[in-house]
Amino acid sequence: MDLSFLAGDTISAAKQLLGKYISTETDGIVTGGYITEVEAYLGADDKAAHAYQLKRNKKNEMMYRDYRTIYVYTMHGHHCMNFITKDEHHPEGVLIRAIEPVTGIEVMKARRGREHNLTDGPGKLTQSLGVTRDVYNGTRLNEDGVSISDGKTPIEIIASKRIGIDNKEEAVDYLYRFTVKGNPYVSKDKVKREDNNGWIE
DNA sequence: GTCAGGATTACCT
DNA sequence: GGTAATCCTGACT
Repeated sequence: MDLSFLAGDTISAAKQLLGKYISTETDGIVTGGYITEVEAYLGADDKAAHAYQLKRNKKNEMMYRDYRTIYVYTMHGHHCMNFITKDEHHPEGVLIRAIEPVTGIEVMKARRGREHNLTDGPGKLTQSLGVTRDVYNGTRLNEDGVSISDGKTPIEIIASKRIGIDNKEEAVDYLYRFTVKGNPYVSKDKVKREDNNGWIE
């Protein structure tokens, strides 16, 4: 599919990613699902972003690539996956925080070592999809192991505060987290599940 | 070599 | 909702 929407405004790119079908092929096994939760990170002026004030180091180097680049970082022993937007002068990206599992659910259960909560958090979905930093950091969407394509369309998108950035001053209050209203496969919130998980039709 | 710092998770009350 | 577990990365007060 056409990924040029990732080259534009990061906030609207984040919203447009909701509902897209994401899949990975790890060790020859395909797993995938529909994106239900994302967060935007805006670089230079965003205190919560790894690239705040254009800070640049080995860890966040991939944010200074052009759109379609995948940025994977590790923390607390978990991996988190971002899609980079814009270009090398604007280190912005979208953190994929949760998906609705569709393909390879049995494999996800095996990788997670549990039956439920397979993909409702940034560290959980990378584990289910087999995404690790050593293999996926710096790879490119629809060229390497990670693919996205058209999937579902949300009936309504909810904007809320980002998770896990409690010490980032005013950036704490930015409404840069976007979820599909009524979809149960999101982190933190205990949402009221709606018909068809909040997707159109 | 050492050490502090996380865009987390899971399990407790 | 609170907190312990966990653990890799990167910089070096």
